[in-house]
Amino acid sequence: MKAAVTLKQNYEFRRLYQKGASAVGGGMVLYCRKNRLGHNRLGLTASVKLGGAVQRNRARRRLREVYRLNSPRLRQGWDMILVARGRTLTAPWGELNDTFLRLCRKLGLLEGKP
RNA sequence: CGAGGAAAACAGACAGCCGCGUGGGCAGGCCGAAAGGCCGUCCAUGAGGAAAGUCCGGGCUCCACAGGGCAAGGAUAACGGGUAACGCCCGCCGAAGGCGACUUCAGGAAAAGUGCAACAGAGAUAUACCGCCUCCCCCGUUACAAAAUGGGGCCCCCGCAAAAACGCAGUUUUUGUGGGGAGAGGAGGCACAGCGAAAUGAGUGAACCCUGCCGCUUGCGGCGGGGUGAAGGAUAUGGAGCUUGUGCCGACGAGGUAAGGAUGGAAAGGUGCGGUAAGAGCGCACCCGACGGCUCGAGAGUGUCCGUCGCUGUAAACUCUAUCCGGAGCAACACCGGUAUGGGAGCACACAGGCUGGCCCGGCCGCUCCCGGGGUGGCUGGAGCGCGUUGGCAACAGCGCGCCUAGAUAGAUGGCUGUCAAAUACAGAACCCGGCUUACAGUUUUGCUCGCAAU
RNA sequence: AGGGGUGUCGCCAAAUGGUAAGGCACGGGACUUUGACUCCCGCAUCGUUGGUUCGAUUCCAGCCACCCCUG
Repeated sequence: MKAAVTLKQNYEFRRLYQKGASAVGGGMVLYCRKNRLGHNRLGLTASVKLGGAVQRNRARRRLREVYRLNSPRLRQGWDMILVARGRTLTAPWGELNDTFLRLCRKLGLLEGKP
């Protein structure tokens, strides 16, 4: 993941949590908000409640992979945050992928369809 | 073959597609004056045995020189070695456990001092309740005395004297003395159990008394306030007492003794013989333990040796002895750009206060709060890893040859498919090493011990 | 990275190495026609695993969980 397309600062996360639109699905939470950069940025969150470092790393990697494989279908110019839940670790890959697409469709992030 | 114990090794592999970090290459593309940056492509490489917990020890960096003195605190604890060092490792001694291979041990000092040892038990750090023995006194018997032998030294009642306690009167207790009585078929006492009277008794509040307001039936009713407070009353408190039961002690003077006596974690070294009035390490033999000498060993220690002695346990209670310890941590620290001792607010102008983790000397600095704080280095070649060889029982050390094996900075290893019987154990580097502790599915190898069977 | 603290009944909590106080709650009983009040009785792996000790909630060590502080 390139440095220009990730969210790093704590105030950026706080701004999305407060002002962004959100959607909840099995295994993840998605926040999004429009930016003026013309490309997308992604933030990932895995809390201590998920488990040790191994579990948190695994949750982040699965969410990042979901975002990477589906990024050509997304509209540009949005900030997004994916928050890991307990089912992020245990859910099968197909279910995780479908959930991400369903949340994006709900928030109007997919290219082409209204 | 079964059971056990020790030491090591591994920690999914392979193939395909998409994707990530770092390093290097490219007569590739774009931006830029340049340095360089971005993209693309190829190659190499990319988490652990515990990376974890952060429990010890170091390296490294800074604290002015990391300095002097004193005190406190902390850590460790047989002995010898290894190591940069350690609380780690190896060997060995001792103790405990196991038939054994082997495992475990915070393993200095209790004879410097202080503290603690409930309950039980006669007695708990030294005692004398019983017992045993001697002596004294009284009584009986034989035959006056002497001597011998047997029994007793208690308890109850009455009188007298003295002392003490309760304010006096007076009462009680103790001691002495006189008389009488009971008593080994047991006076008297203790413990447990049973029965159990009086009395106390919370909250509750029948009834009565005083009083306020309202109603009309004018002395009754209703609603309130205050006081006295009956009966009853809990498996509660209490415990006078009993022709109650069961069990035990049970004759009490003076001295000696520490053999025996239901306890306890621990009872004054153990067994036997002698000895004695009875006894006792009082003496002897054997055994056990402590200390000193001698032998062996480098030492802790050891022993068919000699001498002295017989001492409770606890120091993960205080304490004593010996040894070691300055502090902070890569968010350390250094450099670049930069106004850089950043900006703002408040307090203060000195015998104050802060830092040098306690105090003194010495040294340094105005203090507190809020906001902001980019990049690079440190950053991985090291007390490194593998193989061989030499020394050593070993830990380990020396020499030779070969190898380079993560370095991120919101944090790189992921997703899908297929094959292998199955692989979803514990778990993610963050300055680096040496250990310890804890978690862990399973697989493999090499010695060793015990049992059974066969040869 | 460094430092500090706590864990005792369902809740709040005390305790010198020698039987684990107390209050609220809960269960049973007494009182009452019944309920309430009141009284009596009952109710604990002392976070966990080892060790020291005759004996551990207490002393020591290792784990587990939670909370707090500094940068």
